[in-house]
Amino acid sequence: MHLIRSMGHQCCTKQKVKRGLWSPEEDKKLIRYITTHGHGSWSSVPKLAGLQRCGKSCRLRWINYLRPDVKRGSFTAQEERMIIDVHRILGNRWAQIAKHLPGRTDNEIKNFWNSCIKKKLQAQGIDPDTHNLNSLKYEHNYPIINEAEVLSDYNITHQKQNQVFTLSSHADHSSTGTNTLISVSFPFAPPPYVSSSDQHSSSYLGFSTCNPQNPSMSQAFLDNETQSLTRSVQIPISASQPCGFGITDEIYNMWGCDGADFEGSIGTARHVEPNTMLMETEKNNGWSGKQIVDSISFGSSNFYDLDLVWSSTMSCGMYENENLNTMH
DNA sequence: AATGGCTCCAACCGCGTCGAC
DNA sequence: TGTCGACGCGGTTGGAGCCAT
Repeated sequence: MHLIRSMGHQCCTKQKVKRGLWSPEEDKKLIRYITTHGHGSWSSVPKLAGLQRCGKSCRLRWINYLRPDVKRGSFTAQEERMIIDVHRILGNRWAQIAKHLPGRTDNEIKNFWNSCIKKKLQAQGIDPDTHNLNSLKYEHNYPIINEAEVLSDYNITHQKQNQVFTLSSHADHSSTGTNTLISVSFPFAPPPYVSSSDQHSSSYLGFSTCNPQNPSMSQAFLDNETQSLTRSVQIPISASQPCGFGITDEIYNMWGCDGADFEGSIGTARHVEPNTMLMETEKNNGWSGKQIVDSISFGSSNFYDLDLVWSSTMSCGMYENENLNTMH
């Protein structure tokens, strides 16, 4: 039944290899060998395990099927939601997506996407590649806080890839010491697996300020009608206490941004160590400085969801003193 | 019961990346 | 610096199984 060919992968051109479905006997041989010796170099596994397969085939069989921690069975609704959310950000990077679903393989997720999720999204009028609605009504429903310039900027840029989010700041450099309102607005609802308390926490959205000790000044609003989320925080501007907001290093890396992208912003934050951020603010206007602040717990279950809330279709811009400075 | 179309998913293929030399 | 082999990833294929006719 199985074909035996003398051609195939580079790693097995010197031997006759079996292709096609694996028999239970072959599975047993591979399991026995790897559980005893580990896989080591995959190219040497077939010979040492007594299999007429190429190393590549052995690796694939182990990773996608025989590995003891592989999760079998149907995807749950939560897993499905997770896949959609991560795919919105990462696109067809199945291996990266699989890291968010313990026990699931990239191949399994890819198959599930192509056979099931893709069709569901299309049935809902959503382009599975871009996650945009096929109609343009989305553009008119944009729930940004205010200011025509920002809305205009958003409308121009929100379709661009590699943009992260929209920020607006009512910073007034001439009045240091007064409170500054920073808002982050997301034109979609938080994922269902983010608890309502997390939505209001200072760490949610990967958004940090230098004034986290005053959470009472921080608020989040979920507009049920537009399904948008706005998070606001008031922080003092002063020369002695740098103010700012930030996005995490992970987000920087994910979108290929660096600090230069945020020139003109009132501040940025970088993840420098686990659980810390380095806040960096402009070196002018009397409030420049750097400060290590407590931040988000990378890797914790709460923060695990962070990168899922960013949308690839949102713009990344802010303005100060009514002067629009975009960050892209 | 036979058959043809369709779906799903395990496995394959080609390519890019990385490290060793 | 260039070459080679191993590995990992994403796209694609092909066959088993299901369903309608």
